[in-house]
Amino acid sequence: MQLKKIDNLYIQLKRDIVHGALPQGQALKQTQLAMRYGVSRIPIRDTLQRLKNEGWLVNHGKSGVMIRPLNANDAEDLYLMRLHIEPMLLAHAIPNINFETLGKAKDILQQLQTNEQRDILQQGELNWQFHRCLYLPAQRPALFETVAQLHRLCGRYIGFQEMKLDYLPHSQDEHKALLIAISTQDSQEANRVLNEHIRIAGEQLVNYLRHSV
Amino acid sequence: MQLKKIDNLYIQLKRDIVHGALPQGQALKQTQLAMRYGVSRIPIRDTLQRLKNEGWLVNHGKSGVMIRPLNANDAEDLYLMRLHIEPMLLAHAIPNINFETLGKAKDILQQLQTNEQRDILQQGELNWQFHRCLYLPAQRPALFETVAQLHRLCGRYIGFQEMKLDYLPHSQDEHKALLIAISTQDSQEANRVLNEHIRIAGEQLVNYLRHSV
DNA sequence: CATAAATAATTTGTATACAAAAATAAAACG
DNA sequence: CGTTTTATTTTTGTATACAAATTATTTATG
Repeated sequence: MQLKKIDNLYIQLKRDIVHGALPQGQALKQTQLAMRYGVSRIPIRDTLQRLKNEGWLVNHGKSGVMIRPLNANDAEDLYLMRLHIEPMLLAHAIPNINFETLGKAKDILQQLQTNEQRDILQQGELNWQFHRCLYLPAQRPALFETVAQLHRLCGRYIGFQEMKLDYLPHSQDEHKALLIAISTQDSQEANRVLNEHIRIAGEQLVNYLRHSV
Repeated sequence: MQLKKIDNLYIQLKRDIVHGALPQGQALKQTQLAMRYGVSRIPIRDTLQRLKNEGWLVNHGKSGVMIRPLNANDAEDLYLMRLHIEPMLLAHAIPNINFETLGKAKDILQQLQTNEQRDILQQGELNWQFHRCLYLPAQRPALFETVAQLHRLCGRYIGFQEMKLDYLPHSQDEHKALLIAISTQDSQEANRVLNEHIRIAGEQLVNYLRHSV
């Protein structure tokens, strides 16, 4: 068994949040969710706590949680932090990236390329897998975990990132450029590309949120 | 009721971790903890998950958790990230800091000053309250929450920060300098002081961890 | 004797039931 | 009427009991 039951619950809940299948701005009822997903309240509570800790839910009243409202400021901050932290992590990683890692990254890139009609959440997951695979060799658990958390938070905005602006091809180009820079051990160029990659994605998202939400 | 029951459990557990009262390097047993704190396993599980999400615990085996081992690399990364992120947050905050906020900060400073014999964890908590009080006016939830998380993680090292090097007076001087810079709306100076404050604390901690653990 | 397979023990995960707390509705009072 | 108090309902928090999974131990096998 690769994926535990509770992980499925977690994924389903996230999916339903992204798809807008759950009420916004009001407290989520444990009993209601328990019925919806066919489990008891205990695993629901576990999952809610997890999603709260990951920033997808926020407190509502004294002891309830609700779906975190999206806003441009938060998005801006998330990308600003990524801009400051991820290059550090990549810099640590580059000297340790071998051909296996590069190959793995290429495989993920290909999956992103070919399966464009995939579920939006899975697309986001693949994108993270790509970055994650390049960051892991850094062997900096604390840095890595914070970056992972920032990606999880950004994942909340995944529905917007791709929706209008045909962002994916552009993003893919940057991914490729990044791999080339890394494979030639050109730290400076890799850093530049990653910076642009994050900056552009952030700008586009924030811009969209400011003007239309 | 200001503090919920589960928060007490959380505090107690953290305290016992800092004080070395719980076994390191092996899985913590839910039943054992439940007996120790006189509750059932349910709230224990909640607290363990919370502490895991906050980085104080890590996975052990397939479904257990253990106390996260301390190491210099992690500490270095934590302070490195604080160094990059906190100044941004403070910069946002400064224009919004009024006399009430300054007064509150001074009160906390005083508490830190007078009660030097306080419990080490409470000392750490006061230190965070000081920073927190200056960061809140920024009204940047995403930035703030990440900074809060980094402080929580740093809190794991609190037992070391003060133990040997008589760090507290130095830290207090920097706190005062920071308040002065803020009250004169000197953003640049505030930024400089905060930078030093974090850098020095980080360097001393990392240095200590590298040489003696 | 080392390794693998099977079994037994422990430990975690989840359902149900009940207690505590919070949110809502109703009643009292100005 | 609007506001505060009290009562009712709903919802969450926790204990207990049991199922599922993991870990430890034993037994079998080369």
